[in-house]
Amino acid sequence: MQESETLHTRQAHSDIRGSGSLNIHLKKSPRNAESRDDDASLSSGQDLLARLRADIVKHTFAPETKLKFSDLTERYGLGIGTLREALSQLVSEGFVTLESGKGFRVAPVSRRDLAEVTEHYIAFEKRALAQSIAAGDDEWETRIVASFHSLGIIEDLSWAERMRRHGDWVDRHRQFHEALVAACADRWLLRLRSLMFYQLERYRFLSKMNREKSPTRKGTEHRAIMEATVARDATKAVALLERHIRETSESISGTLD
Amino acid sequence: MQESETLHTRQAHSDIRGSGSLNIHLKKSPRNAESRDDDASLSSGQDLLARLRADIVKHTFAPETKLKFSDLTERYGLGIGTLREALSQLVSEGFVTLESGKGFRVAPVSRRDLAEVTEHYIAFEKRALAQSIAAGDDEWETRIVASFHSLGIIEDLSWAERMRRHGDWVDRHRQFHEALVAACADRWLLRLRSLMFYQLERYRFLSKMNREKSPTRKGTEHRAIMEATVARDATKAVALLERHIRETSESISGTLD
DNA sequence: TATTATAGAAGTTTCGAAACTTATTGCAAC
DNA sequence: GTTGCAATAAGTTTCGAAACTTCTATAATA
Repeated sequence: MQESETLHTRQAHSDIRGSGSLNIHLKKSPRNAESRDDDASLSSGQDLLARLRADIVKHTFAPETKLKFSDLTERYGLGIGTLREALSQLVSEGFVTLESGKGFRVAPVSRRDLAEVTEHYIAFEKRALAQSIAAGDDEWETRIVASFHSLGIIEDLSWAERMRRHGDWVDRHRQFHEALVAACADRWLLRLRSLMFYQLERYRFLSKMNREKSPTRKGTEHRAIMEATVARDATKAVALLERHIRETSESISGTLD
Repeated sequence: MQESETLHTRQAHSDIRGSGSLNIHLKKSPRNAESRDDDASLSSGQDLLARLRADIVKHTFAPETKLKFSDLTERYGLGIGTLREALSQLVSEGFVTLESGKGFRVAPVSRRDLAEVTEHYIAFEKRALAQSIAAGDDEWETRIVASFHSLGIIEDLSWAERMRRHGDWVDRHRQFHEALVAACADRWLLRLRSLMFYQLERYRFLSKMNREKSPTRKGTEHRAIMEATVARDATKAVALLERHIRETSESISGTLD
């Protein structure tokens, strides 16, 4: 039923929840020489947050679904308190609603909400990308190329295969967009961007379930954005990015209501 | 020690946390005929969230302070689970950090963080105000005038009195700014604005503790913003607002580091 | 039939104790 | 002295049971 579960928890390291910055790691092994930057063994509670969010994004729980503790404790094998803690954070992030005495529900979706999220996301990502292009170093550039390639591997597959590995596509798609803006120095901008990204991701899934989008167009768009970015052509990159996001959202919007 | 606590919970209706909207007050009497539209009883946990946030904003807990459960349970008279739940939400809002195994701390402050928060807040509030001016009705206008007056009552006091009632000033200042943007239809914009507003509020307190700001200048600025707004002069109102916020932040910035 | 009252079920909220992790202290060996 | 290690203390994290609230179904009443 669930797809690529193990990957997920590790990758949800973006920083939507983090406060300070990107240090969220956990220790476990006293010192492990290699250590990328954030290698983290998160307390089971932090894991849960990522898992729950992923399950909402993936529409494992449909919008407006009641989130009963009896179900959740069984599904995740964790206690009520731990679950409440994670759900509370998702309330702040806008994925879950809480009505006193009546418990938690998955937040509703609507065409209007999608429109708002889209516009905010575009504004954030454009600025973050422009700043990133201005500040990025070689390593930043390299990671963009790498994550683009990783994403391309899946996008070049046949339709059936692509559907089968959709969970992987989602992860790599997120990584690609994160790589683009990674050199932006504005912490809050990255945080807000991340917030909106996850919101949009839920809508992206919704569209995937209804119909399949324009086939290989996306791959081409991603390539164009990547190329303009590593060429440091901020104006072009930003324009391409905006069109990319807006068109995707508009096609999703048609499937709503 | 705490000032105007009862007011607080009622006024924290902005919508930083909530999904739904603006319902937050307390219940007690079984049914009270009046009932505006959304009268909702908040579970003690929701209260706690507002109280904790207020205490962080007010620097009752200084930045980087460790938030020990032994202290908190005593101070608020609530169980550990309930506290964790509220703290988790504050992590999402950026007021608190969580390091696995080492517990919660009040998020740090810095000149750079202030600069980021300020710019984002300005961008949000400007757009929200412009939209609000375009869409606001008579009732909206009236509430602005009312909340300006309420705020002015405190701003016109002597220095000593103003300091004594600073807690009230904070509440009314928030209400005034909320009234300005109340007619904006973009839910997410209001939410993001609210997020940044509370962040800035913490810095405002910090400045209050160090030195007293320019005396009556603020009152004049608020009046000018109010007048331009009710005159539906969006361009002017937005420009005044921007200057008002930026100057305040800049003066605070000087007291940091 | 429609309405209200009541009992029971279902579900949520809160709490504190048990398990676990991190920090501190004391003590010995070098 | 200081380094290493163990023992203890302090603190965090997790869990499930008890208290409480909301919902549902049934019965009583007009």
